[in-house]
Amino acid sequence: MKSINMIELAKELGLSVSTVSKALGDSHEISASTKKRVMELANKYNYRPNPFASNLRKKKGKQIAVVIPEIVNNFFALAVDGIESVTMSKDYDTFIYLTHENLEREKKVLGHLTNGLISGLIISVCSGREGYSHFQEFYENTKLPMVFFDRVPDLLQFPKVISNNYESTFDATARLIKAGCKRPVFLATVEPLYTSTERRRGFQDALIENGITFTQDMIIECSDDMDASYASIKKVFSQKKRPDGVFASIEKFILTTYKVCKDLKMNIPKDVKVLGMSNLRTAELLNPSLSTLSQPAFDMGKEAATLLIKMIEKKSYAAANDIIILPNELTLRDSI
Amino acid sequence: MKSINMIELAKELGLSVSTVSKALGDSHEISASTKKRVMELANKYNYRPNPFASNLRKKKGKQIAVVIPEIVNNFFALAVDGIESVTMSKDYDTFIYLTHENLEREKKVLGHLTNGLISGLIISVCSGREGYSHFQEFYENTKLPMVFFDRVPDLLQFPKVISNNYESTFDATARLIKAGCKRPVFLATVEPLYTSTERRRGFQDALIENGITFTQDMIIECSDDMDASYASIKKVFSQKKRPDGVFASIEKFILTTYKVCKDLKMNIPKDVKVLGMSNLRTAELLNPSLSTLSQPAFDMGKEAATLLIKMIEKKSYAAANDIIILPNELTLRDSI
DNA sequence: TGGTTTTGGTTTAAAGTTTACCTTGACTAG
DNA sequence: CTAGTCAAGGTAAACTTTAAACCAAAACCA
Repeated sequence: MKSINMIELAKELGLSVSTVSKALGDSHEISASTKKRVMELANKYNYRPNPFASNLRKKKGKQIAVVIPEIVNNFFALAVDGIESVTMSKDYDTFIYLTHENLEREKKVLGHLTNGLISGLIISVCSGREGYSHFQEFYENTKLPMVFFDRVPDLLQFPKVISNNYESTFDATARLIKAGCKRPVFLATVEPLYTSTERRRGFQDALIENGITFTQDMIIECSDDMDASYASIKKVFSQKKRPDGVFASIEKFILTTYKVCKDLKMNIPKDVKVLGMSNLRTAELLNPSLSTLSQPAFDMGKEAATLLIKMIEKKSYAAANDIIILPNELTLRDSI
Repeated sequence: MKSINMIELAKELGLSVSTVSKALGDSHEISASTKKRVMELANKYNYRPNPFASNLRKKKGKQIAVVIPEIVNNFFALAVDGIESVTMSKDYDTFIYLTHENLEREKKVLGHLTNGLISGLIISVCSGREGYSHFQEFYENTKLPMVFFDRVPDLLQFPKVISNNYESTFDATARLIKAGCKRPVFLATVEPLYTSTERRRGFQDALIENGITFTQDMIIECSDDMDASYASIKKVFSQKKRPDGVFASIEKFILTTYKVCKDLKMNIPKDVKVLGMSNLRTAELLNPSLSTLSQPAFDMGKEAATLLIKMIEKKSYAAANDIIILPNELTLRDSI
């Protein structure tokens, strides 16, 4: 019952190995009747070509890598779901690597992947201030197709799938203001991040556009560490001139904000209106239900994978510098 | 700059290819000085052995597959996180496949994986009534090490990593009763599932142990479909003899329960106490904060991966029928 | 000194596919 | 009847690495 190979298949059929290979590859050099014979025996034995041999010979395979900061996060989980839905349907295998927001780890993963194991990558970069030269370098070395999504290296020329962070944050902030906020704050990540920066711009411009003077203290830098960001937010919320609105640029900060409000006995939305980027399924069930700006995570993953596979299969050379922008979705609930 | 191979490395060093191979493999047949020379040049060129060639020759590689029902679910996301943390550290690559609770898809994935791409699998089975013969068959064909976790095929002899579902549900149910519930119900999955069955047993036995007569209508079968389960729960909650407690055997049902209560204007925990299996990070922020029985998902993933790699590397033959049981954690909050 | 071991390699084969190139036979056009 | 074309399939090299078999020289032993 050990898995059969082409050689034995060929022997049993009385054909040469190459004929079998061509038949299975549906080559026009092989007659329909022979193809049929080959297919039938292959099916009978449940034959699958050995991907190592095949990839070695062809110098490429049907494996791709997904490199993301984390998976315990609805956004990335949804994105992976989207990616997997297309890789599965196109018969690709999907590797997953988590960087945990750690640049060294990101570099290590890229280094590892120079071995030729994969035919392409989908990446969402980890936060950090060190630039993106390792991606460029990786590309020079491997020439592998790469697609970035969501967190993209803005200065590098790679295909990207993003959402309309600037515009949607602009609109969302405007809603916050229209709902009565005079002094909204923006919860920003300490580490610079393309998405976060775009959102910050949207926030700032919306204030200006709506006649609110923007001051630097409207940006609260929150670290990745839960306790630290709790402290930062609490500090600001305890000042005499408290903010009356919050736009959380990432999901984590929303939860922290809720906790701070609970502990300070501040009422959402009366004392402070809260709105934030989030793909939480439980947004509706929070107390109060949370107004969210959510990213089309699943579709972003889908688009990224589709684009990558196109590039791998060279069906479109032109993709090399595509940027696909999908719209975020604003859902207003009780927190505003 | 194209990635270099062993042949060129050997040429430049004036050694034979096999010497280089052995040197990189730290073989005792090669002198320390030669090893050093080889390593240095390999490093200089950032050489990585081609995994396809290597795997082809050795007939096995450092790739494993994770086959799970879904990823958009905190439990599985955490488990994958745990798995990846060990595969990464042991220099294994991790494939991910999602079955979406679809048996056909599960079978298809297994079929695909008979090609020899991987050296082992970690599986959490999808729900369904059709038995698990495909796993047995897969094993006969491939003889690959397999570790099941959480949702395991109870009747098959494979290593498993599970949590103490029976005991912890027993205890949790007892708490529900101690909190005053006279008529708790159990939200069960329609599809039979090992974990779910264990929990049901725990629930039932806790009732009996605590002097409550168990009747069949205390089990509410909820389908995987959100709308359908909403309807089922609503129906029961609208009866004259409403339940005053709920144990949700899977996370999804909790959210549905909250929704139903909201819509029926039932107060949690006054009218009905709610407790459920969950790894939601937002449990604390729900309205009211949710009491959970949560599984050690990350550690389960970690244990499963550690065990699998041990099996692959044959460091422990004895593992073949291990069952590792980790404890669930009960966290009481306002919903009870 | 003759023989055995050990050291540090080399040579060769093999892993399972794919593909560039070749052969054969049948048919067609002129 | 012969050159040319085509359909269908075969031959053999190639992809890169590893393992087994082999070997020469040095070292050891009695």
